[in-house]
Amino acid sequence: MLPSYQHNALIEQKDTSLITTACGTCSNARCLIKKNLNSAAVNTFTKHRKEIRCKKGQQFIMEGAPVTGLFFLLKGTVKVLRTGLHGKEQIVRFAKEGEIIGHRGFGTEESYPIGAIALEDSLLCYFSKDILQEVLHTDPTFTYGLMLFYANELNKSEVKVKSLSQMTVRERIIDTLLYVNRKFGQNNGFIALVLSRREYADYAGTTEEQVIRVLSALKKEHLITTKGKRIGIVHLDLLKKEISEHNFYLDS
Amino acid sequence: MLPSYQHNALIEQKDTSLITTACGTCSNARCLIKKNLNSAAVNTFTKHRKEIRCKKGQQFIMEGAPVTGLFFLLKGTVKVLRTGLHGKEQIVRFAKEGEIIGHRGFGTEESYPIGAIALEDSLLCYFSKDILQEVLHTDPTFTYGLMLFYANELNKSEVKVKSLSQMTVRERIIDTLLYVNRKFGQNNGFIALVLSRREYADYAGTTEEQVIRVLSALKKEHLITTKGKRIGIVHLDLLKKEISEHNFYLDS
DNA sequence: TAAAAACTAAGTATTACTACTTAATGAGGA
DNA sequence: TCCTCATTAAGTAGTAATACTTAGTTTTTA
Repeated sequence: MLPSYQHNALIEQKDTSLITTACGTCSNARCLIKKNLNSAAVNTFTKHRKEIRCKKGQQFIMEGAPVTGLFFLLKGTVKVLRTGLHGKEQIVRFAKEGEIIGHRGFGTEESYPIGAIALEDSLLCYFSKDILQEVLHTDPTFTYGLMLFYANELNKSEVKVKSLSQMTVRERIIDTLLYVNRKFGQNNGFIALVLSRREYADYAGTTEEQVIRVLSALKKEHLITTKGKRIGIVHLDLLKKEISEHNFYLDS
Repeated sequence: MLPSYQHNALIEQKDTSLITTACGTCSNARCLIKKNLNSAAVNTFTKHRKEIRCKKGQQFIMEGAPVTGLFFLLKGTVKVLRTGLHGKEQIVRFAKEGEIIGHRGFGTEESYPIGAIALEDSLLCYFSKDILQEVLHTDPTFTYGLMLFYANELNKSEVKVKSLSQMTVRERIIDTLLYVNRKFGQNNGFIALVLSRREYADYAGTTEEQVIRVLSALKKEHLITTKGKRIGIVHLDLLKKEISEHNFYLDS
């Protein structure tokens, strides 16, 4: 819970495989800041940007720690989670390049309601809450953009509420497979983002054994293939069809 | 799905029990517009406010209908829901005075992802999307306020995701009882908002029978009392204790 | 080659489904 | 205004389906 975790991450700047870029030359077209660079306020505030490197497995937002600012994921993959009863993780979402992380700390919250852990070596842009709030109070277009982002996140979350209360475990696992596949794509015939069975369970709201059992069944039905942790989708159409009745199409 | 439902509601202005008030003299301190009346842009735009009356049971937002604007609940109670598989309702939340309804239509959505039904005769303030967007693009404080509202809604929704995937049915029902009690208070020893067992089930993500069974059990344990539809909470502390491990405190 | 993760299977608990009875509510007519 | 009937909702119980727990073995990964 100590706030020094950010500094720890900041110091480790040895790895040169991740290239540092300023907002002006940043390749990340999906970034909200990049989209609003023509605004004077936004442009000024990018000067206060800090870069944070995270190694695989490193937690850069601690659940319950005071809110200091907002992160933009420049490169890498991150899982966002809440801790439940007996330490059981509820994975809220998986984030990729260009996405905002830590925005749940805004609002009335004093502390981050979520934790964030890098799933691979990642590069983050960081802006302090103070600086951000200044821009949000002066540039309505930027604020409106962030507001729309929240609105979309809210819709996604509520769709997930519905799916958790109305889908079976099998359906939720299929749904999770499709979500990860849609968002992160494939690589050599396998879903590009490699997750453990436990992580699938923590996202789908079930247990590791259930995930294993359902994946075994899907394998027997020749709908997927597996090789160790990696999962390949064979019949995307049939999997989609199985959950189509719930018309649950959640992008990103 | 026809857009004329609003006009139907608008015409029925016979009932005089609900008093019409303009934003300036409005008693609703919790309303976001009321809070921002000192802004010129907000003040001007309140002139475009329309008042809509809804009778008990009337649906004033149809799921899937094109987004036309935003509602502020001036008086009454409303349930917000999503329709799932086989017409099963998922109640997203119960809204009371001062709350915003239909905000889920903002974002990339073209149509309302939710439906809204009045649980009692209600009075709504309505603002068209066009007018609203104009203010949102000019007044950053108002936009920031709405953004914070979304941020809080997002937190609530994600807490609900966690509760659905980690709580038992009994816990979820207790949690729902506490939520409704906290939000709507008591009346003659019973929870002021009277809901059907089905509505409790649709909110808690279970079946009507399970709700009845759990309520019967709670009654036998002398934790609650019931009289017809009405439910009285006897031992608030014990009920709270039972779900305290999940540290699930969701206000409003 | 340890350690971690995947996988299997049996037993248990929980939850949903089906079918039914009983109580409460509301509308129309005397 | 009260009564009756129809309708709606509450409540009960047994069964089937689903999901979780536990305890183990095998495979994969670092």
